[in-house]
Amino acid sequence: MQTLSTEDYLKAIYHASQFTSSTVATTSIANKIGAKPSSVTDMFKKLSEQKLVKYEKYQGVSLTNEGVKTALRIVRKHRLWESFLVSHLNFNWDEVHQVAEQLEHIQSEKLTNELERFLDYPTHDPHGDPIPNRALFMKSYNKILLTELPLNKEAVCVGVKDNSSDFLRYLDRRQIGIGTPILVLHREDFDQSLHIQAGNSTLMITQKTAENIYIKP
Amino acid sequence: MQTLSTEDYLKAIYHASQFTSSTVATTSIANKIGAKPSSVTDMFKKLSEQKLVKYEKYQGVSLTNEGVKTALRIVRKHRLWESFLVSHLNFNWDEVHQVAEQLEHIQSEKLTNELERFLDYPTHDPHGDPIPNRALFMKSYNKILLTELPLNKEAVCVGVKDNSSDFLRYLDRRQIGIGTPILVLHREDFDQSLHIQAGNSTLMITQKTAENIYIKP
DNA sequence: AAATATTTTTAGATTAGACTAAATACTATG
DNA sequence: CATAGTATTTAGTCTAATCTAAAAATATTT
Repeated sequence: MQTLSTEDYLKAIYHASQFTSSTVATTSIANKIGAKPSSVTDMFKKLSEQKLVKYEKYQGVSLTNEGVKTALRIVRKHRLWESFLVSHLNFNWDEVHQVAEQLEHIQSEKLTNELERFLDYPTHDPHGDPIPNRALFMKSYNKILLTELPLNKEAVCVGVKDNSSDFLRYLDRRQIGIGTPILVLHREDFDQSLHIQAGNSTLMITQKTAENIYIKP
Repeated sequence: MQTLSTEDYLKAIYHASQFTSSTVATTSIANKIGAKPSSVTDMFKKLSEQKLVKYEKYQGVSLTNEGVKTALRIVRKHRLWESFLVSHLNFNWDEVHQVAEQLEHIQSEKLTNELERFLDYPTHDPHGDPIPNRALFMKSYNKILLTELPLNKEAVCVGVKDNSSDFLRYLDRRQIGIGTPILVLHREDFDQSLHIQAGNSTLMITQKTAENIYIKP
């Protein structure tokens, strides 16, 4: 049986894999999990014995097929729960992560599948991230960062890269959310800040903000 | 912070306390939890240090006020989740226990309170057990066992004592559930078996069955 | 009330997951 | 390409929760 901890590691490795084509480094997982590198090494060995990761000393890890499946099962639960919290329990999108971190470990296939049905088979969570279906398949938009959007081209916000409460609440204050139409009116060459139209209001956002917003043209 | 395990012990002690006015014995908790008595002794000491139980060597334990509160918080979550599983996720009343055992450990006051609101402040779970409200107060019916019901007195099933899947599915087959009207037509002196009217059908039930059904006259 | 049976506790060991400190292997620079 | 710097692993501890086996206390029976 999976312990809570092995699940956390698998999920961390899965997410870290998204950003690199090669193997995932010990330290990068240590930082994500909030553990020391030596603890991570221990866990890599253990996951390797369980054939959930491929691990060679000093060479980092990569998930096996079985490891990917296990990670996706957790991601599926995490995102379904986040959706539930927002759609039915009055949670804001910046409050759901910590609770979903707990709920994602609940073991019951029936629960997961019934929750999915109850939510009417959502394809994306409150942050715009895709939800794996029962077969663990998910389709993501071909989204791009707001920094890539040409001037005066219509687009819609479909996700965020930074999921921190601070950033999400900042977007709330700016009235930017999933589904908000966005148009870049002007790009300032000096500091790459953007003058945009978001919904009905026009406002200025920094480059740092823009590179954490996903849009679909 | 409470570990998963201390919560399980507190809940077990709470439930065991319901059936006795004196202290709860080491072995009785060992049996409930599925642990050896020596492990239980260790945990009693630990809970005692945390002032959640009163413990004297060889004298068993009793919950302190703080211990009762902690236990009730868990019971509250357990019963709310059971209600949710049955009312919205198509779980049958015999399937909910195992999943609720996991869900009851999720830590988030907001989650619990919003779930309660979403369910419209239920007072009883699918087995007829009372759900503590936000202030941890609960009101139980003055229910009695079906064995106590006089002949030809109208009553309604309001709960079950045995929560096992086997018993609950047996009741399903007999079409007895919470809310079912019940009338005792005849009590067999020989083996105390009952001839009853349950809803529209008349049927025979054993004494063992009758002493696991709570009714309200 | 003594002897026996049962319950409970103690002592010492085990496991999973984490840690620190030291050793070893990679990587990048001069 | 040697060496300094960084990343990773190893070795040895620690803690929480469990266990077994043996000892001690309580309860029951004769």
